[in-house]
Amino acid sequence: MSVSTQRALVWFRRDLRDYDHAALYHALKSSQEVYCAFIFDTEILDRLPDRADRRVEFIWESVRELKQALQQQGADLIVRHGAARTEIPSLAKELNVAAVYTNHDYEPATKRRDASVTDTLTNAGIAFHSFKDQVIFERDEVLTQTCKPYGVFTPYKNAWLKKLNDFYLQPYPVDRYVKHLAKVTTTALPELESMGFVRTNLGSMKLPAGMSGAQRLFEDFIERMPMYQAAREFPAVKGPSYLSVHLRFGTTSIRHLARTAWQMGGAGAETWLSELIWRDFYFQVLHHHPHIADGHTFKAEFNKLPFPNDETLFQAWCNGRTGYPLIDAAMRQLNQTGWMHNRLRMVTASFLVKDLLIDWRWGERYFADKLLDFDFSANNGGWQWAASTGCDAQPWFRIFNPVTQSEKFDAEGKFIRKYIPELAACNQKEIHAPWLMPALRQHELGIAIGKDYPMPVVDHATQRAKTLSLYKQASAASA
DNA sequence: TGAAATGTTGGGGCG
DNA sequence: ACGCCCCAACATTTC
Repeated sequence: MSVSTQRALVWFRRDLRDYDHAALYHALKSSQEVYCAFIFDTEILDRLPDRADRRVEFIWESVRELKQALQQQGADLIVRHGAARTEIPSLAKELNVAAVYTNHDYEPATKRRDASVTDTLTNAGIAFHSFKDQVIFERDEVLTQTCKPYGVFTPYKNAWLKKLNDFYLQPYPVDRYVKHLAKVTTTALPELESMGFVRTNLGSMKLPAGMSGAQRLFEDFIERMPMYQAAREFPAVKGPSYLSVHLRFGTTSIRHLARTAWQMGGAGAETWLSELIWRDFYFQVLHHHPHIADGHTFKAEFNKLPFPNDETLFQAWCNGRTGYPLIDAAMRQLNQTGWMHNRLRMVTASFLVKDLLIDWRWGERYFADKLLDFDFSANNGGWQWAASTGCDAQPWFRIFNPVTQSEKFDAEGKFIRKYIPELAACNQKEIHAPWLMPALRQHELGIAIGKDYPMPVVDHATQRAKTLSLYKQASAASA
């Protein structure tokens, strides 16, 4: 096929934007006619537990915006509902393209799917090109001096920053070759309902979707960037960027975000950049240790800790009814909004594992189901960090005190009151451990602990001792 | 990207 | 004045 007639297909996945896009850029640059496609993959969607899924809705809205953006340029986004494994090869054949372009995905299950698609395409004489897009550095790009992958964050971060230069932050100039977009109109976007999903009722907590949503959030965050370091620890404060879900679905560009922070400088921007580096770090950990995707701990000695795994306690944690206000407020935030403040992810994870003595994998799964910004690498990394089973994890004897954390990070109880209205009348001393209120005081406030709000389901000091002995045994057995 | 237990120090009350 | 106790405040170690 001659260059002048060469056609290509860009397969969008977690990169739902039309600018600074590696695969789109490379396809446009080396082909004359570029088609764009997104597949609502039934191999993923059919396994989702709930037909009202915020992530599917977020993706759907973002896909709709991407389709509109391409239409404004005279092109279109082909959207299908089916198994991507077969849809992409058949679409490639229908369109008679010479190559399919996409961006790397680092999750083992997705890599297997992509390998299968590659095989099918190769057999049909169609090339498959994949690019780094969702991270700054991937796989083997940041290694120690002895060419080994880093297992500890701080030295990784130092090496990452040392390697960073303008080249890695450059946007892909999609505009330059935009005339190579295929001028077509395709079928309408399938409705959510036709794919078996129903709209969720996100109400006022709804995060704006799509490229425009990401842009609005980032513009707002840039103003707050200087305060990020101080503000990010407190769940009642508007400190975070709220961009995690947009990074997850690529409705913003990591290069754009990192470049802005890098150029801005200052303590706030540096701290935030560090969070972006954590993201690269965990992608890289998964690449070098794919066995963690099979439920294995990074540290082998803790792979089979004998957790009692009490189902009732697990339900109390899931439903925000443990009797520890900060834990419950955090879990209710997750359940109601699909997002949880990062500090609270650490605190609730520590509580599940080290106060309730439940396998961290149960919590990992629950977060995977509930978090709008769920990403396997970061979620697994975070859980193994909290459970002390991961690389660069906290030491196993480090256990958060749910009351102390509450007093430190929600001193006024503002966040707790937002999600636990039944405790709203408590003063800021009482609200962190309301079961300590004398009966008379409870009566005065009209709150009966144990009735209107649960008594603590466990005693922290007791559970802490149990956890220490559990880990101590496993630790000693391996020594 | 802790918390709890234990150790040390120093000021004040008191006999 | 002095020793003693108490305990807060801080430091260290232990988990």
